[in-house]
Amino acid sequence: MYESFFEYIEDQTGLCISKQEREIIQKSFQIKMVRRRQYLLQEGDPAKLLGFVIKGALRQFSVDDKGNEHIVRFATEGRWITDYESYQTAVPSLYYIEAVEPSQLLVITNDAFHILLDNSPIFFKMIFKKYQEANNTSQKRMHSYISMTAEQRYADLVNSYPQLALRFSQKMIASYLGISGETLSRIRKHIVSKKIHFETGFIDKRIKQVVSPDF
Amino acid sequence: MYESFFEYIEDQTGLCISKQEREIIQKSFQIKMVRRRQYLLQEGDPAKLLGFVIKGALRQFSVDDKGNEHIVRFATEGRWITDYESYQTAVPSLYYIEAVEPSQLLVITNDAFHILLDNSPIFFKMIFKKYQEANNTSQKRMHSYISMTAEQRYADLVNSYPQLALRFSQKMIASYLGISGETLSRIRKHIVSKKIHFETGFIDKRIKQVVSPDF
DNA sequence: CGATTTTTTGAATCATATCAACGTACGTGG
DNA sequence: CCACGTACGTTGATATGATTCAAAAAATCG
Repeated sequence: MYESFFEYIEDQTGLCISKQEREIIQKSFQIKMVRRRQYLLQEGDPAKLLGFVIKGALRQFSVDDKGNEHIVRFATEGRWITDYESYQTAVPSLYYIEAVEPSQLLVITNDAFHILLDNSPIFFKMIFKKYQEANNTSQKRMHSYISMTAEQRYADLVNSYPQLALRFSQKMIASYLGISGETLSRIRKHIVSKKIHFETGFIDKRIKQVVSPDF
Repeated sequence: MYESFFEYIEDQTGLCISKQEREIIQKSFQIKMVRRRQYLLQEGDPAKLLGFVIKGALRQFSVDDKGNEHIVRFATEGRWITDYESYQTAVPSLYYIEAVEPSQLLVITNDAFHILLDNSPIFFKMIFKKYQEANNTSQKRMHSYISMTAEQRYADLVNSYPQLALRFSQKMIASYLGISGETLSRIRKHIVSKKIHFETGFIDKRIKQVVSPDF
Protein backbone atom coordinates (compact mmCIF):
# COMPACT_ATOMS: atom_id res chain seq x y z
CA MET A 1 0.00 0.00 0.00
CA TYR A 2 2.65 2.49 1.05
CA GLU A 3 5.16 0.84 -1.23
CA SER A 4 3.92 2.54 -4.38
CA PHE A 5 4.00 5.83 -2.50
CA PHE A 6 7.65 5.42 -1.55
CA GLU A 7 8.45 4.45 -5.11
CA TYR A 8 6.73 7.60 -6.25
CA ILE A 9 8.75 9.77 -3.87
CA GLU A 10 12.02 8.16 -4.90
CA ASP A 11 11.07 8.53 -8.52
CA GLN A 12 10.20 12.20 -8.12
CA THR A 13 13.26 13.15 -6.09
CA GLY A 14 15.80 10.76 -7.54
CA LEU A 15 16.76 9.91 -3.96
CA CYS A 16 16.63 6.78 -1.88
CA ILE A 17 14.54 6.92 1.29
CA SER A 18 16.09 5.51 4.44
CA LYS A 19 14.22 3.06 6.65
CA GLN A 20 13.71 5.64 9.35
CA GLU A 21 12.51 8.33 6.97
CA ARG A 22 10.04 5.84 5.53
CA GLU A 23 8.71 5.31 8.98
CA ILE A 24 8.31 9.04 9.63
CA ILE A 25 6.47 9.46 6.35
CA GLN A 26 4.29 6.40 6.78
CA LYS A 27 3.18 7.46 10.27
CA SER A 28 2.06 10.84 8.94
CA PHE A 29 -0.45 9.41 6.50
CA GLN A 30 -3.57 7.37 6.97
CA ILE A 31 -5.22 5.08 4.49
CA LYS A 32 -8.62 6.22 3.30
CA MET A 33 -11.00 4.26 1.12
CA VAL A 34 -13.76 6.10 -0.68
CA ARG A 35 -16.67 4.50 -2.46
CA ARG A 36 -17.83 5.58 -5.89
CA ARG A 37 -19.80 8.84 -5.63
CA GLN A 38 -18.55 9.42 -2.11
CA TYR A 39 -17.30 12.91 -1.28
CA LEU A 40 -13.86 13.58 0.15
CA LEU A 41 -14.76 17.26 0.49
CA GLN A 42 -17.98 19.22 0.27
CA GLU A 43 -18.54 22.90 -0.47
CA GLY A 44 -18.60 24.94 2.72
CA ASP A 45 -16.33 22.59 4.64
CA PRO A 46 -12.66 23.35 5.14
CA ALA A 47 -10.38 20.90 3.35
CA LYS A 48 -8.94 18.92 6.24
CA LEU A 49 -7.02 16.43 4.15
CA LEU A 50 -4.51 16.30 1.36
CA GLY A 51 -4.78 13.02 -0.51
CA PHE A 52 -2.40 10.97 -2.62
CA VAL A 53 -4.20 8.60 -4.94
CA ILE A 54 -2.99 5.00 -4.69
CA LYS A 55 -5.84 3.61 -6.74
CA GLY A 56 -8.95 5.12 -8.26
CA ALA A 57 -10.14 8.34 -9.84
CA LEU A 58 -11.54 11.54 -8.39
CA ARG A 59 -12.69 14.93 -9.54
CA GLN A 60 -12.75 18.37 -7.95
CA PHE A 61 -15.53 20.70 -9.01
CA SER A 62 -17.62 23.69 -8.04
CA VAL A 63 -21.34 24.13 -8.51
CA ASP A 64 -22.57 27.54 -9.66
CA ASP A 65 -25.86 29.22 -8.81
CA LYS A 66 -27.53 27.62 -11.84
CA GLY A 67 -26.49 24.20 -10.60
CA ASN A 68 -23.86 23.68 -13.28
CA GLU A 69 -20.77 21.76 -12.28
CA HIS A 70 -17.33 23.07 -13.20
CA ILE A 71 -14.53 20.54 -12.91
CA VAL A 72 -11.19 22.12 -12.06
CA ARG A 73 -9.11 19.00 -11.53
CA PHE A 74 -8.94 15.28 -12.06
CA ALA A 75 -6.83 12.92 -10.01
CA THR A 76 -5.86 9.31 -10.70
CA GLU A 77 -3.10 7.02 -9.47
CA GLY A 78 0.00 8.91 -8.45
CA ARG A 79 -1.66 12.32 -8.14
CA TRP A 80 -2.48 14.61 -5.28
CA ILE A 81 -5.85 16.08 -4.52
CA THR A 82 -7.27 18.71 -2.18
CA ASP A 83 -8.56 22.27 -2.31
CA TYR A 84 -5.16 23.53 -1.48
CA GLU A 85 -6.10 27.04 -0.45
CA SER A 86 -8.69 25.74 1.95
CA TYR A 87 -6.22 23.12 3.18
CA GLN A 88 -3.66 25.82 3.94
CA THR A 89 -5.89 28.48 5.40
CA ALA A 90 -8.86 26.48 6.69
CA VAL A 91 -11.33 28.74 4.88
CA PRO A 92 -14.54 26.98 3.76
CA SER A 93 -13.97 25.35 0.41
CA LEU A 94 -15.86 26.34 -2.72
CA TYR A 95 -15.34 22.87 -4.11
CA TYR A 96 -16.49 19.32 -3.96
CA ILE A 97 -14.11 16.41 -4.31
CA GLU A 98 -15.85 13.22 -5.32
CA ALA A 99 -14.66 9.72 -6.13
CA VAL A 100 -15.56 8.80 -9.70
CA GLU A 101 -14.31 5.27 -9.07
CA PRO A 102 -13.88 3.44 -5.77
CA SER A 103 -10.55 4.79 -4.58
CA GLN A 104 -7.73 4.22 -2.13
CA LEU A 105 -5.90 7.26 -0.86
CA LEU A 106 -3.15 8.13 1.52
CA VAL A 107 -4.30 11.23 3.38
CA ILE A 108 -2.55 13.67 5.65
CA THR A 109 -3.86 16.48 7.85
CA ASN A 110 -2.40 19.96 7.52
CA ASP A 111 -0.72 19.79 10.92
CA ALA A 112 0.94 16.49 10.11
CA PHE A 113 1.88 17.85 6.70
CA HIS A 114 3.82 20.74 8.20
CA ILE A 115 5.51 18.53 10.74
CA LEU A 116 6.48 16.14 7.97
CA LEU A 117 7.89 18.95 5.84
CA ASP A 118 10.11 19.86 8.79
CA ASN A 119 11.20 16.31 9.52
CA SER A 120 11.62 14.68 6.14
CA PRO A 121 13.99 16.40 3.72
CA ILE A 122 13.01 14.01 0.95
CA PHE A 123 9.34 14.68 1.42
CA PHE A 124 10.10 18.40 1.46
CA LYS A 125 12.08 18.17 -1.73
CA MET A 126 9.30 16.27 -3.43
CA ILE A 127 6.65 18.80 -2.38
CA PHE A 128 8.81 21.70 -3.48
CA LYS A 129 9.22 20.08 -6.87
CA LYS A 130 5.48 19.48 -7.13
CA TYR A 131 4.78 23.15 -6.43
CA GLN A 132 7.12 24.15 -9.22
CA GLU A 133 5.59 21.70 -11.64
CA ALA A 134 2.07 22.75 -10.72
CA ASN A 135 2.95 26.34 -11.52
CA ASN A 136 4.39 25.45 -14.89
CA THR A 137 1.38 23.34 -15.70
CA SER A 138 -1.07 26.01 -14.61
CA GLN A 139 0.62 28.51 -16.84
CA LYS A 140 0.30 26.20 -19.82
CA ARG A 141 -3.31 25.47 -19.04
CA MET A 142 -4.04 29.18 -18.67
CA HIS A 143 -2.31 29.85 -21.94
CA SER A 144 -4.33 27.18 -23.69
CA TYR A 145 -7.49 28.93 -22.54
CA ILE A 146 -6.62 32.36 -23.81
CA SER A 147 -5.04 31.25 -27.07
CA MET A 148 -6.63 28.01 -28.27
CA THR A 149 -10.08 27.01 -29.51
CA ALA A 150 -12.10 24.41 -27.65
CA GLU A 151 -11.30 21.90 -30.39
CA GLN A 152 -7.56 22.46 -30.04
CA ARG A 153 -7.74 22.19 -26.27
CA TYR A 154 -9.61 18.92 -26.52
CA ALA A 155 -7.23 17.46 -29.09
CA ASP A 156 -4.36 18.54 -26.91
CA LEU A 157 -5.87 16.99 -23.82
CA VAL A 158 -6.52 13.56 -25.32
CA ASN A 159 -3.14 13.71 -27.00
CA SER A 160 -1.38 14.38 -23.70
CA TYR A 161 -3.59 12.15 -21.59
CA PRO A 162 -5.24 9.48 -23.72
CA GLN A 163 -6.07 7.54 -20.58
CA LEU A 164 -8.28 10.34 -19.24
CA ALA A 165 -11.13 9.43 -21.56
CA LEU A 166 -11.10 5.89 -20.19
CA ARG A 167 -11.62 7.04 -16.63
CA PHE A 168 -13.87 10.08 -16.90
CA SER A 169 -17.06 10.62 -18.88
CA GLN A 170 -17.19 12.87 -21.88
CA LYS A 171 -19.41 15.21 -19.95
CA MET A 172 -16.79 15.56 -17.23
CA ILE A 173 -14.06 16.19 -19.76
CA ALA A 174 -16.25 18.84 -21.36
CA SER A 175 -16.70 20.46 -17.96
CA TYR A 176 -12.95 20.40 -17.39
CA LEU A 177 -12.45 22.09 -20.76
CA GLY A 178 -15.06 24.70 -19.90
CA ILE A 179 -17.51 23.71 -22.62
CA SER A 180 -20.90 21.99 -22.68
CA GLY A 181 -21.29 18.26 -23.18
CA GLU A 182 -23.13 18.87 -26.43
CA THR A 183 -20.32 21.00 -27.78
CA LEU A 184 -17.73 18.33 -26.99
CA SER A 185 -19.88 15.74 -28.72
CA ARG A 186 -19.94 17.89 -31.85
CA ILE A 187 -16.22 18.63 -31.60
CA ARG A 188 -15.48 14.91 -31.50
CA LYS A 189 -17.66 14.31 -34.53
CA HIS A 190 -15.84 17.06 -36.33
CA ILE A 191 -12.39 15.71 -35.43
CA VAL A 192 -13.32 12.24 -36.67
CA SER A 193 -14.63 13.70 -39.91
CA LYS A 194 -11.37 15.58 -40.35
CA LYS A 195 -9.59 12.24 -39.88
CA ILE A 196 -7.18 13.97 -37.57
CA HIS A 197 -7.74 11.36 -34.97
CA PHE A 198 -4.96 11.87 -32.52
CA GLU A 199 -1.84 12.30 -34.56
CA THR A 200 -2.28 16.00 -33.84
CA GLY A 201 1.03 17.41 -34.83
CA PHE A 202 -0.43 20.88 -35.03
CA ILE A 203 -0.09 21.70 -31.37
CA ASP A 204 3.07 23.11 -29.95
CA LYS A 205 4.97 20.60 -27.89
CA ARG A 206 5.17 22.80 -24.83
CA ILE A 207 1.49 23.69 -24.71
CA LYS A 208 0.66 20.32 -23.33
CA GLN A 209 -0.03 18.51 -20.16
CA VAL A 210 -3.00 20.70 -19.47
CA VAL A 211 -3.99 18.38 -16.69
CA SER A 212 -2.37 19.72 -13.60
CA PRO A 213 0.09 17.39 -11.90
CA ASP A 214 -1.91 18.46 -8.88
CA PHE A 215 1.21 18.91 -6.83
CA MET B 1 17.12 50.25 -4.43
CA TYR B 2 17.51 46.99 -2.55
CA GLU B 3 15.75 48.44 0.45
CA SER B 4 12.26 47.97 -0.94
CA PHE B 5 13.21 44.39 -1.80
CA PHE B 6 14.28 43.61 1.75
CA GLU B 7 11.10 45.20 3.04
CA TYR B 8 9.15 42.98 0.67
CA ILE B 9 10.91 39.84 1.91
CA GLU B 10 10.37 40.77 5.55
CA ASP B 11 6.76 41.57 4.80
CA GLN B 12 6.20 38.27 3.03
CA THR B 13 7.92 36.10 5.60
CA GLY B 14 7.17 38.05 8.75
CA LEU B 15 10.85 37.67 9.63
CA CYS B 16 13.68 40.11 10.11
CA ILE B 17 16.69 39.72 7.83
CA SER B 18 20.10 39.84 9.44
CA LYS B 19 22.87 42.06 8.07
CA GLN B 20 24.78 39.10 6.75
CA GLU B 21 21.78 37.50 5.10
CA ARG B 22 21.02 40.82 3.43
CA GLU B 23 24.48 40.78 2.02
CA ILE B 24 24.12 37.26 0.68
CA ILE B 25 20.85 38.17 -0.96
CA GLN B 26 22.04 41.46 -2.34
CA LYS B 27 25.11 39.89 -3.94
CA SER B 28 22.95 37.36 -5.75
CA PHE B 29 20.95 39.95 -7.65
CA GLN B 30 21.90 42.54 -10.20
CA ILE B 31 20.09 45.72 -11.05
CA LYS B 32 18.63 45.84 -14.52
CA MET B 33 17.05 48.85 -16.19
CA VAL B 34 14.81 48.29 -19.18
CA ARG B 35 13.47 50.98 -21.46
CA ARG B 36 9.87 51.13 -22.60
CA ARG B 37 9.25 48.50 -25.30
CA GLN B 38 12.52 46.77 -24.51
CA TYR B 39 12.42 42.99 -24.23
CA LEU B 40 13.61 41.14 -21.19
CA LEU B 41 12.98 37.84 -22.98
CA GLN B 42 12.22 36.90 -26.57
CA GLU B 43 10.55 33.81 -27.96
CA GLY B 44 13.07 31.11 -28.75
CA ASP B 45 15.58 32.23 -26.13
CA PRO B 46 15.89 30.45 -22.81
CA ALA B 47 14.82 32.59 -19.86
CA LYS B 48 18.14 33.34 -18.19
CA LEU B 49 16.79 35.70 -15.56
CA LEU B 50 14.15 35.89 -12.91
CA GLY B 51 13.20 39.47 -12.21
CA PHE B 52 11.72 41.29 -9.26
CA VAL B 53 10.10 44.56 -10.24
CA ILE B 54 11.29 47.53 -8.20
CA LYS B 55 9.67 50.09 -10.47
CA GLY B 56 7.78 49.87 -13.72
CA ALA B 57 5.39 47.58 -15.55
CA LEU B 58 5.94 44.58 -17.80
CA ARG B 59 3.92 42.01 -19.65
CA GLN B 60 4.55 38.41 -20.69
CA PHE B 61 2.88 37.23 -23.87
CA SER B 62 3.02 34.75 -26.70
CA VAL B 63 2.41 35.41 -30.37
CA ASP B 64 0.38 32.84 -32.31
CA ASP B 65 0.73 31.90 -35.96
CA LYS B 66 -1.80 34.57 -36.95
CA GLY B 67 0.30 37.20 -35.22
CA ASN B 68 -2.10 37.67 -32.33
CA GLU B 69 -0.60 38.41 -28.95
CA HIS B 70 -1.81 36.54 -25.87
CA ILE B 71 -0.82 38.11 -22.57
CA VAL B 72 -0.39 35.56 -19.79
CA ARG B 73 0.97 37.79 -17.06
CA PHE B 74 1.43 41.36 -15.92
CA ALA B 75 4.05 42.50 -13.46
CA THR B 76 4.33 45.78 -11.59
CA GLU B 77 6.16 46.89 -8.45
CA GLY B 78 6.66 44.07 -5.99
CA ARG B 79 6.03 41.25 -8.45
CA TRP B 80 8.19 38.60 -10.04
CA ILE B 81 8.53 37.91 -13.71
CA THR B 82 10.07 35.25 -15.91
CA ASP B 83 9.01 32.29 -18.01
CA TYR B 84 9.49 30.02 -15.09
CA GLU B 85 9.56 26.75 -16.96
CA SER B 86 12.21 28.00 -19.31
CA TYR B 87 14.11 29.49 -16.37
CA GLN B 88 14.14 26.13 -14.62
CA THR B 89 14.84 23.86 -17.54
CA ALA B 90 16.59 26.16 -20.03
CA VAL B 91 14.22 25.15 -22.83
CA PRO B 92 13.58 27.89 -25.42
CA SER B 93 10.78 30.11 -24.21
CA LEU B 94 7.47 30.47 -26.04
CA TYR B 95 7.04 33.92 -24.58
CA TYR B 96 8.12 37.49 -24.84
CA ILE B 97 8.58 39.66 -21.79
CA GLU B 98 8.43 43.36 -22.61
CA ALA B 99 8.57 46.52 -20.53
CA VAL B 100 5.36 48.52 -20.91
CA GLU B 101 6.93 51.33 -18.89
CA PRO B 102 10.58 52.09 -18.26
CA SER B 103 11.41 49.67 -15.47
CA GLN B 104 13.93 48.83 -12.78
CA LEU B 105 14.37 45.21 -11.86
CA LEU B 106 16.46 43.09 -9.58
CA VAL B 107 17.44 40.04 -11.60
CA ILE B 108 18.99 36.73 -10.68
CA THR B 109 20.37 33.90 -12.80
CA ASN B 110 19.16 30.38 -12.21
CA ASP B 111 22.50 29.25 -10.81
CA ALA B 112 22.59 32.11 -8.33
CA PHE B 113 18.95 31.44 -7.49
CA HIS B 114 19.65 27.87 -6.46
CA ILE B 115 22.71 28.85 -4.47
CA LEU B 116 20.68 31.53 -2.74
CA LEU B 117 17.89 29.08 -1.89
CA ASP B 118 20.53 26.92 -0.21
CA ASN B 119 22.15 29.77 1.67
CA SER B 120 19.31 32.02 2.74
CA PRO B 121 16.56 30.41 4.80
CA ILE B 122 14.49 33.59 4.63
CA PHE B 123 14.73 33.79 0.88
CA PHE B 124 13.83 30.13 0.71
CA LYS B 125 10.82 30.61 2.92
CA MET B 126 9.64 33.53 0.81
CA ILE B 127 9.97 31.61 -2.44
CA PHE B 128 8.18 28.61 -0.99
CA LYS B 129 5.32 30.86 0.06
CA LYS B 130 5.20 32.44 -3.39
CA TYR B 131 4.93 29.00 -4.98
CA GLN B 132 2.00 28.17 -2.76
CA GLU B 133 0.26 31.45 -3.46
CA ALA B 134 0.83 31.11 -7.17
CA ASN B 135 -0.84 27.72 -7.14
CA ASN B 136 -3.85 29.07 -5.31
CA THR B 137 -4.08 32.02 -7.64
CA SER B 138 -3.73 29.89 -10.73
CA GLN B 139 -6.54 27.68 -9.56
CA LYS B 140 -8.82 30.67 -9.09
CA ARG B 141 -7.90 32.09 -12.45
CA MET B 142 -8.50 28.72 -14.11
CA HIS B 143 -11.81 28.46 -12.36
CA SER B 144 -12.84 31.92 -13.51
CA TYR B 145 -12.21 30.83 -17.09
CA ILE B 146 -14.31 27.72 -16.99
CA SER B 147 -17.15 29.16 -14.94
CA MET B 148 -17.49 32.89 -15.56
CA THR B 149 -18.49 35.05 -18.53
CA ALA B 150 -16.04 37.56 -19.97
CA GLU B 151 -18.00 40.36 -18.32
CA GLN B 152 -17.76 38.76 -14.90
CA ARG B 153 -14.05 38.13 -15.35
CA TYR B 154 -13.48 41.73 -16.31
CA ALA B 155 -15.53 43.11 -13.42
CA ASP B 156 -13.66 40.81 -11.11
CA LEU B 157 -10.29 41.89 -12.45
CA VAL B 158 -10.86 45.64 -12.11
CA ASN B 159 -12.47 45.03 -8.75
CA SER B 160 -9.43 43.14 -7.48
CA TYR B 161 -6.84 45.25 -9.25
CA PRO B 162 -8.24 48.72 -10.01
CA GLN B 163 -4.71 49.99 -10.60
CA LEU B 164 -4.18 47.60 -13.53
CA ALA B 165 -6.21 49.78 -15.88
CA LEU B 166 -3.95 52.73 -15.08
CA ARG B 167 -0.82 50.89 -16.16
CA PHE B 168 -1.92 48.70 -19.06
CA SER B 169 -3.98 49.51 -22.13
CA GLN B 170 -7.49 48.21 -22.55
CA LYS B 171 -6.28 46.11 -25.43
CA MET B 172 -3.71 44.42 -23.19
CA ILE B 173 -6.29 43.77 -20.51
CA ALA B 174 -8.56 42.25 -23.16
CA SER B 175 -5.72 40.02 -24.26
CA TYR B 176 -5.12 38.94 -20.65
CA LEU B 177 -8.81 38.10 -20.32
CA GLY B 178 -8.70 36.13 -23.55
CA ILE B 179 -11.13 38.36 -25.45
CA SER B 180 -10.80 40.83 -28.32
CA GLY B 181 -10.30 44.54 -27.74
CA GLU B 182 -13.65 45.26 -29.36
CA THR B 183 -15.45 42.89 -27.04
CA LEU B 184 -13.91 44.51 -23.98
CA SER B 185 -14.95 47.93 -25.25
CA ARG B 186 -18.54 46.71 -25.53
CA ILE B 187 -18.41 45.00 -22.16
CA ARG B 188 -17.32 48.25 -20.55
CA LYS B 189 -20.14 50.14 -22.22
CA HIS B 190 -22.57 47.55 -20.96
CA ILE B 191 -21.27 47.68 -17.40
CA VAL B 192 -21.59 51.47 -17.33
CA SER B 193 -25.13 51.26 -18.69
CA LYS B 194 -26.00 48.76 -15.98
CA LYS B 195 -24.68 51.31 -13.49
CA ILE B 196 -22.96 48.48 -11.74
CA HIS B 197 -19.72 50.38 -11.85
CA PHE B 198 -17.48 48.49 -9.52
CA GLU B 199 -19.51 47.79 -6.44
CA THR B 200 -19.78 44.30 -7.85
CA GLY B 201 -21.05 42.31 -4.95
CA PHE B 202 -22.13 39.54 -7.23
CA ILE B 203 -18.80 37.82 -7.44
CA ASP B 204 -17.75 35.32 -4.89
CA LYS B 205 -15.11 36.66 -2.56
CA ARG B 206 -12.71 33.80 -3.16
CA ILE B 207 -12.90 33.90 -6.94
CA LYS B 208 -10.66 36.91 -7.01
CA GLN B 209 -7.16 38.03 -7.48
CA VAL B 210 -7.11 36.64 -10.94
CA VAL B 211 -3.79 38.34 -11.55
CA SER B 212 -1.16 35.85 -10.60
CA PRO B 213 1.24 36.89 -7.87
CA ASP B 214 3.73 35.72 -10.44
CA PHE B 215 4.82 32.58 -8.75
C1' DC C 1 -32.76 -7.17 -17.00
C1' DG C 2 -34.61 -2.58 -16.02
C1' DA C 3 -33.55 2.03 -14.57
C1' DT C 4 -30.69 5.72 -14.96
C1' DT C 5 -27.26 8.32 -17.09
C1' DT C 6 -24.66 9.61 -21.03
C1' DT C 7 -24.18 10.75 -25.70
C1' DT C 8 -25.94 12.34 -29.92
C1' DT C 9 -28.56 15.28 -32.85
C1' DG C 10 -31.47 19.28 -34.24
C1' DA C 11 -33.14 24.02 -33.89
C1' DA C 12 -33.15 28.45 -31.89
C1' DT C 13 -30.53 31.80 -29.43
C1' DC C 14 -26.68 34.14 -27.44
C1' DA C 15 -21.86 35.60 -26.99
C1' DT C 16 -17.79 36.79 -29.05
C1' DA C 17 -14.82 37.37 -33.18
C1' DT C 18 -13.77 39.66 -37.26
C1' DC C 19 -13.50 43.34 -40.47
C1' DA C 20 -13.91 48.04 -41.44
C1' DA C 21 -14.32 52.87 -40.54
C1' DC C 22 -13.81 56.77 -37.66
C1' DG C 23 -12.33 59.80 -33.96
C1' DT C 24 -9.08 60.34 -30.27
C1' DA C 25 -4.98 60.15 -27.48
C1' DC C 26 -0.39 59.99 -26.99
C1' DG C 27 4.62 59.27 -27.74
C1' DT C 28 8.29 60.53 -30.46
C1' DG C 29 11.19 63.19 -33.20
C1' DG C 30 12.05 67.57 -34.83
C1' DC D 1 7.23 71.99 -26.69
C1' DC D 2 4.57 71.26 -30.66
C1' DA D 3 2.87 68.66 -34.54
C1' DC D 4 2.72 64.63 -36.86
C1' DG D 5 1.85 59.90 -37.22
C1' DT D 6 0.84 55.73 -35.14
C1' DA D 7 -1.68 53.11 -32.04
C1' DC D 8 -5.85 52.83 -29.33
C1' DG D 9 -10.74 52.83 -28.39
C1' DT D 10 -15.37 52.94 -30.19
C1' DT D 11 -19.06 51.59 -33.07
C1' DG D 12 -21.61 49.04 -36.68
C1' DA D 13 -22.43 45.02 -39.61
C1' DT D 14 -21.75 40.39 -40.28
C1' DA D 15 -19.90 35.80 -39.35
C1' DT D 16 -18.68 32.13 -36.36
C1' DG D 17 -18.71 29.26 -32.53
C1' DA D 18 -20.85 27.78 -28.36
C1' DT D 19 -25.02 27.40 -25.41
C1' DT D 20 -29.50 25.97 -24.37
C1' DC D 21 -33.46 23.15 -24.61
C1' DA D 22 -35.59 19.10 -26.18
C1' DA D 23 -35.85 14.45 -27.57
C1' DA D 24 -34.13 10.09 -29.11
C1' DA D 25 -30.48 6.58 -29.15
C1' DA D 26 -26.80 4.29 -26.75
C1' DA D 27 -24.27 2.87 -22.84
C1' DT D 28 -23.75 1.62 -18.05
C1' DC D 29 -24.66 0.13 -13.40
C1' DG D 30 -26.72 -2.25 -9.83
